[in-house]
Order: sequence, then C-alpha cells, then structure tokens
Amino acid sequence: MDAVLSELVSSGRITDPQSAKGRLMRAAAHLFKNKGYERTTVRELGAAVGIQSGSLFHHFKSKEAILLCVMEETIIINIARMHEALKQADDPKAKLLALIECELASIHTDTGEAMGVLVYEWRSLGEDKQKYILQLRDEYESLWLSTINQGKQAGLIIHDAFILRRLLTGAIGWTTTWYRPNGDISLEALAQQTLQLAIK
Amino acid sequence: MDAVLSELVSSGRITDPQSAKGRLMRAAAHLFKNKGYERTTVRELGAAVGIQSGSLFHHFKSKEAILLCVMEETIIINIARMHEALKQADDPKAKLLALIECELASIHTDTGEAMGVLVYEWRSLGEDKQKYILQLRDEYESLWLSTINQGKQAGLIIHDAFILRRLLTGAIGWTTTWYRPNGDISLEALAQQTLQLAIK
DNA sequence: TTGTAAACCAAGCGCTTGCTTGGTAGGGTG
DNA sequence: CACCCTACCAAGCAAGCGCTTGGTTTACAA
Repeated sequence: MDAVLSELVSSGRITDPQSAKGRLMRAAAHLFKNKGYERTTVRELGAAVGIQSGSLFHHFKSKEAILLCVMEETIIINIARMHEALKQADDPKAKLLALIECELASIHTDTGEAMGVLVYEWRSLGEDKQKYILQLRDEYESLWLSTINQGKQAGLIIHDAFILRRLLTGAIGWTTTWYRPNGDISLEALAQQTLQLAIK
Repeated sequence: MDAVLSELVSSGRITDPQSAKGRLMRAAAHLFKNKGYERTTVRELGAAVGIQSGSLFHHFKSKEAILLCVMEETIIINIARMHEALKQADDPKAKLLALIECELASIHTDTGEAMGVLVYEWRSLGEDKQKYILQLRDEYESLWLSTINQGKQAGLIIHDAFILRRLLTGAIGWTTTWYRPNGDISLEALAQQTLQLAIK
C-alpha cells in the first residue's frame, strides 16, 4: 500500500481495502467492470463475497449506493496521487508525463476496475449523484488543464488545451480495452508514446 | 441520402431507413445510446414508435436481435463509406485525414447514435454474436492499419502502427461524450487537430 | 453472566422484465 | 366474393429483480 493510500485510509476519507466493506467494494468493482452494473445482480455480488444477497443491505442502503461509493473513493484516491506526482516533477514536460503515467496507472493497477466503472457506468446513477461525481471530476480535470497550459507557455504544445485534454482522455481511457500490463510494452513506454502524441 | 447508403439499401444489404423496421432501428439506437441497452425496456421502445411492446416481436425475434441488427448495419455502412473516402484521396496524409473525417462523421452524423451503441453496448450481446461483430470490426480496422503503415513508409508517422491506431480510436471515440456539431469548432477542424496528434 | 450491537441468514414480497398467445383490422389477389 | 398475409393489439405468464423482514449467531464489554 503506497503512502498516499494509507494516508487517505487512516484519515477516514476512504474505506480500508482490508475491511469487509473494502472487500465488498473490490468485488463490486470487478463485477461492474466485467459485466456492467445493470447486468450484475445483488445475488451475484453476495455470492462473490460469500454472503446472502440480503446481507449486502446491512453495509449499503442500496445497490446504487455501492456503485456511488466505488466511484467516489476511486476519484479521491487518484486526485491525491496526481497531486503527489505533480509535486515530484519540476518542468512542464515532466509534469505532463507524470499525469499521463498517473492516469494510465489508475486504469491498469489497483484502481483499474473501479476506473472502468467510473467511466462507463455513470449513467446508472441518479441525477443528483451524477452531479456529485461530476463535481469531483472537475477537480481532477483542473489539474490536467493547468498542466497543459504550462506546457503551452513553454512551447511544447500547439493544440487548444481543452481539445487536447479531451483527445488524450479518450486515448488513455481506451487503453482499458486493449492494453495488458503483462504484454510486450511497459506502462512507462506506453506513457512515453502517449506523450509523443501531445507534444511537438 | 448519400450514394453509398442508397447503394447498400437497394442491394438489400441494409434496411431502408424509411421503412417501419428502419424507423424502429433508429428509435432503438436513440434509446440504447441515451439510456443504455439494459435500461431500455421493450415497452419504451414500442411507445417510441407507437406500437405495443409485444408487436416488436413481429419484426425482431428478440430484444437482443434489435441490438445486433443496429450494430451490424452500422459497421457495414461505415466500412463502405471508408472505402469510398479512401478511393478519393491520393497521398498518405490525405488518406489518413480521410479516415479520421470518416470516423468522426460516423460518430457525429446519421449513424452517430448507432456507433455509440456499437462501442459501448457490445457486452450485452451473447458470446457468438460478439464474435460476429468483432469479425466485422476486424475488416474495418484493417483499412486503418494499412493506411497508417503507408504513412509510416512516407515518414509521416513515428509511432507503432497498432499503438497509434488504438490511441486514435480512443481519442476519436471519446468525442461522442463532448463534441457537439453546432459548437464552436467544425468537424473538419477537429479532424485536422486529430491529424496533428498522429503526424510529426 | 448478562446486555448490546454488529453481521449475517432464510424466506419471500411486490414489481418489472422480455416475451408469448390468441385474436383482429385491412389491403391485395384469385 | 373468399382467401391470405402482414401488421398490429390486449392480456398476461414465468422468471428474475432489488430490497425487506424477523430472527439467529458472534464478539466483546460491563
């Protein structure tokens, strides 16, 4: 467990992955990612953690609440990790690479399945919950935009910042469908190739 | 209706958009795109075209068959359009731009909603149907790969062909979530910006 | 030992789902 | 006219869904 994560756990901002609730959320992320939220039943979810379906509602008040919790904690973790990565990079190019590596890591390491859920299952949330998640996402995106704008001032980037960010969001997010960490290209190399898209 | 489309209709390879079945498929694409396949009920679908839910099963043997048909015809149309666009471009750069414009158009013009369904709802198909759609997609992708490889030989491109294609797939596909044709950037300009990602 | 609260089970309720059934209105054809 | 065939409706079935309920087990503190 990295320092950022344990800090968040001990401060109570996110659930301990070791706890019963944490295990349940990981199982939920796994099922929601691979089958989709709607196609995952509470009975499957219960079976995945070895309890009856009804017992889930002792931990969460609804199936939707599980989805929301998975999404919420995932963003919180990754915002914190991005802050940390930015702090350790000095020049604009290194900062941009750091964000790319962070986002790729968020998709392909511990929070990977939850990130997939976050991106592809937001429509299953009620309207007010969607707004809340969107608000957290805005915080995340503002880190990207300010970094890209620093790159523009340094002459690294010729694209419009908003458009570049959106193109990169798609390019990076889509890796969830094809990239496998054990394949013949490392995450770092993939990050480099992605950086080469962005800078001239 | 463009020449490519009417050719496909009159040869019987795809359904006439004017027919009852065609209207039903458009309504289905609309609902599946905006609500998701699982969250769309046959009752809603019937109401959208002004018939009872049970009457749908006179035209299609199952809800899944509607989804499959929407996906299948969408790929067929867009493969045909890409062939046509490639024929009318001469040098590698123009060919690449033509493909980018084609893919952006497929997402943001008549087949747009169906393309969204194709990309995000394939998990709702049974296993054998998934394989069939994947096979059609392979045909589509081979057009891209050969064009990118021509670009590499011409010195336009430094990326690995497979990786570049996948990054571009994501970048272009993601535009469905943010680009609006009536906004302040045209599809052609967006295609140009996307081309700038790919070439050095 | 007793009290309390958290964690869980077994059963099933009420509702929605995709789909089936039996029947009918209407236009074209002999 | 009779005979179809296509397109549709009205009704409802069987299955599966999220979730509730009442009660039991377990852990730990007083």
